[in-house]
Amino acid sequence: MSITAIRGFNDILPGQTGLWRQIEQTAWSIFRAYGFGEIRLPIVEKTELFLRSIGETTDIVEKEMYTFPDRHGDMMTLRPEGTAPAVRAFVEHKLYTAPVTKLYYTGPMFRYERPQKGRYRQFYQIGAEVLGDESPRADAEALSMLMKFFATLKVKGASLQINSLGDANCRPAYKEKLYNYLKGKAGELCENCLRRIETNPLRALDCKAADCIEATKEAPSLVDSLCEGCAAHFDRVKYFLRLYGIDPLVNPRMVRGLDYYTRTTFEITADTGLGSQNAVAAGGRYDRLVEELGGPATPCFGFAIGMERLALLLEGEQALAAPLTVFIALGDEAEKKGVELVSAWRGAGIRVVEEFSAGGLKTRMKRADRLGADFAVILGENELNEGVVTVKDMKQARQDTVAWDKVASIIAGAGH
RNA sequence: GUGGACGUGGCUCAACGGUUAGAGCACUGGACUGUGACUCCGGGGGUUGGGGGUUCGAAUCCCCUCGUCCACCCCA
Repeated sequence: MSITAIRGFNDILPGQTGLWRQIEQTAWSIFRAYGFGEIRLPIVEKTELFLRSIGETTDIVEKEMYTFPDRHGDMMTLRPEGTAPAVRAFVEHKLYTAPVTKLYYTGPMFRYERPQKGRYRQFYQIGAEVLGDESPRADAEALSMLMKFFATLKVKGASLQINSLGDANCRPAYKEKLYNYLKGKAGELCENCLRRIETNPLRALDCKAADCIEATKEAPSLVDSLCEGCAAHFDRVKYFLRLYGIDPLVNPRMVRGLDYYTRTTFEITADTGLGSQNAVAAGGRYDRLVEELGGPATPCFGFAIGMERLALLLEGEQALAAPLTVFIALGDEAEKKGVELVSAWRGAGIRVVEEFSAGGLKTRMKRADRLGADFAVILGENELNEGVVTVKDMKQARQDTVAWDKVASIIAGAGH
């Protein structure tokens, strides 16, 4: 067996990268229009960063990180997500001297999980973070930007759910309430949730086991237990979302898997095409993280989009590539002239590949077809003598004799 | 980490434990020496994922291993 890529690590082939590029460019141009600037972050960080930000008892940290000692024995981790590195950079470079900082980034993340449709060990995210804005309006604006991004790409069947997790004021009290409730229901919960009672009782709320759903039906609701400040914030988020034309669906049971979230959290799921890994974007507010990582108190809101999942939703909807022209020269003299002509046409912006193979015109036309040519441009002795080429429209099965200097404009104007 | 399905030419798939593992598509040569997509005829291409076992005989049955997919867990 020859060497293959590592399990869960994929090559993105040319047939795919067009769509990827289209997605990234759409994100970049929209995010820029909202005042975001790009940040490029390292792929490896000190393990400590993720332990402190994501939380030591989360699944990501407990069992999904690629962690290893470097040659000096320092512990390093392949980043499992982008927010922590972004915040680390924000603090390290004192970007907080600006009134508000808006960052976006793209790149690979790594989690050691069993691969599945839409889930890989190296996966790509487009992330965005608003650092230094406490206003519920920031939440709503970032969400509306995200919805606009999905709409621009014509993503179908994506729905937004939001929730509020409260803050240091109200969450501990709620947790306590929930803890006591769950203790009373212990007999009816699944094994996992029994463990969660102690580690992270909130997680029991979004357990999919039928018994647990039943057992937590009457559980105290998070949304109803928010303190005044959080409740007001949440109300304003919903208010502003409506101003942006978004009718948010509140899901009081949605819990996120990272410890740093406070107040608003959300998830965008696709109802078809992704199987069970159907969250295509998610995020929320993290008002304490910057402080926890050594910066000044800085309320933030951010999200990440899953590239592979989005690409799965968009497959087949790819924008058409620019038309491809295949150039076929017949004979030595034509070949010589062809070097000059092809170069000029490329300079004029059309995509041209030369078909160098030996063999009759028939064979070479066949190859042109197989290459996916929209046009075949033929230069033989007859054409050479008259200063023209034969331009064949492969899709329409029509051809014309065209002067050398008119080729580029005719092909560019055909607009396939 | 758990459970299930599946690994056969480049691709999609056939082949009851029994000749030399086949077909379609793709590739290649020709019919057709300046016109692809249609047609006809020929050609190349396989350690049946890998290793072990059972058997006179294994793609087929058993074990191990690797991989893919799906689901759980969890997440983007």
